[in-house]
Amino acid sequence: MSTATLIRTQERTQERTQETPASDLRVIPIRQAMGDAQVAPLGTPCSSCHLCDLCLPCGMTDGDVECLDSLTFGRRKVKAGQTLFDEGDHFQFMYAVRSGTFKSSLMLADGREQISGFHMAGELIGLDGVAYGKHASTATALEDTEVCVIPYAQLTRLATGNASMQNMVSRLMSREIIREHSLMLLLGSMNAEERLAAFLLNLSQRLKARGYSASEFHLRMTRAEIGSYLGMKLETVSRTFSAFQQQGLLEVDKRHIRIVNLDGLTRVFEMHLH
Amino acid sequence: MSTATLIRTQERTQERTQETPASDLRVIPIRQAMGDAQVAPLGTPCSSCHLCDLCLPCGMTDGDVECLDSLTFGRRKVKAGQTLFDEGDHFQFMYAVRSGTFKSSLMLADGREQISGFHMAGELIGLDGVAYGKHASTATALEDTEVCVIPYAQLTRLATGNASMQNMVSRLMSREIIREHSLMLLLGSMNAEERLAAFLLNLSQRLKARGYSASEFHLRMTRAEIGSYLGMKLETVSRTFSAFQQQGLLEVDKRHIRIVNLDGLTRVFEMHLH
DNA sequence: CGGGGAATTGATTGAAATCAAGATAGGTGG
DNA sequence: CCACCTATCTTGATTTCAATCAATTCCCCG
Repeated sequence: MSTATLIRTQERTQERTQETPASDLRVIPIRQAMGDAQVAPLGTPCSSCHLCDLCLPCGMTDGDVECLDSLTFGRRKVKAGQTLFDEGDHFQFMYAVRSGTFKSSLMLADGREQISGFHMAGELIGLDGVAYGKHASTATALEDTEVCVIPYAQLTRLATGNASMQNMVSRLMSREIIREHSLMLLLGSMNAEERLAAFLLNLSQRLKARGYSASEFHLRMTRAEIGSYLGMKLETVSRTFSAFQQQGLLEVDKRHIRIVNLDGLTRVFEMHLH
Repeated sequence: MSTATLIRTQERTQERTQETPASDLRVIPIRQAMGDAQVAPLGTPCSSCHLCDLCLPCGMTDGDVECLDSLTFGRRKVKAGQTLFDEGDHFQFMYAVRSGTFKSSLMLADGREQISGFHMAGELIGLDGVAYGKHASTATALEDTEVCVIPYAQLTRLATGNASMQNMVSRLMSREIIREHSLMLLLGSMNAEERLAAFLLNLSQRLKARGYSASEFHLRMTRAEIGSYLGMKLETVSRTFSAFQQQGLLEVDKRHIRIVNLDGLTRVFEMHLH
């Protein structure tokens, strides 16, 4: 995203037909990627997917889930380091993570990267493309991954005339807004320890919801990526991990994390009321 | 928003029926507020509103705008310092700013406030309430204001069976996501001068789109509020204003701002490639 | 076995926060 | 109408937290 885009963004939300400058675009038709051998044409229906409760169907009635089953989702595997879509790509699909982890990121003209989220199984990505028909961020696989490919137009067609389905996407996006609120709060008003504690507690709870241990897990991202997400440098991330270990809150061995004192970690918020 | 909510937010997006803890809620039925004398029951239809091109109907066909006219929007005046809605309030309405300026803010348990946006005529607020049926932020008037009160349920009903209307709210929300992306980029990877420059350039463009001068304007918010929005302290905001003035980029007299060197201000981004 | 990315740790610097003191202006009440 | 009061803003002095620069160490992978 160029600096021009940055300062213009709020404005663009109110303009009728502003086109993104051509220089911002790297339109790589996803249909092309879809043609690859890596795409399985038919997937498991949502109703029989083990991620059902965490994913798109979350909060839907059984009838609506059946309705959702009428869509034929493709599958796509993305290898570690590869992108699922790039900033500026034509928006056509939403994606539900089936396995593995993604990061979404924005790029400043000078190369500075801001990671805006990490996404694990059952989470949906690509919703920021709805506004202008182009993806506003880049999604990169942190490990080998597989996603469900959800054609947005089909989803919209399905929702026409179905009031309960209709608001599903709206609710999903509203949740994304709220998620970003939290990150803004973190970036705008927390110190390094609070940021890392918030990050770890959030990760812990999401893993728990997926049936993994809440207290012991393996990070899929580098210190630099954590730092980018939390608005700090990789050395500071590393130092803060060490500090938590010395305080007896964590045991850290590279990317393997064990939360020793959950209450203590939670209390990091209340401790620093600066 | 409590710290618990903060770290749980991303999780909640995937849970089926988690209730916000009662302690987080301050449910003040808006219907009650609506009953006040300050609410005009019938307003101008969108099609004949001078904000038409900036507001809700932006990007809609004439037919859809007519369709929108079938809704009866109320009006509500909010005096400076009063809130339009509070975090935790039951979500029932979206609001379109008709005149004046609002801030939206989140609160940390210890009282730290993070302002997530400033909203002027034609901009829509309240979309973060769609996700959980409760407003996730507080909207406070910075001066005497007037808003259109848009019943969300009516809007949804209107959109049922109307494919082009249906995605309007989705697009609006996606835009909000993108807007927040920009702010995250700012908070996560810019220094004080870049932040203030981005803020002023953004304000300038939004004012220009509303027919006001892009180079000379009056700030509606305090230094502390600008600081909260940009993730810095009020003294730093003040010092950065002074620095820009010394650099010949701005003329600053309290809240009256004149942009002397627009290119220079834009170049603040490229100058500091640290 | 060697190369290279990733992580840790130390030393130093630097940008913004904090603490503190005035200046200015807008509003209120005597 | 004036004096006072409180908000807000500016500026200076100092501190502090995180960035930067730098040097190893540790694995992981070919």
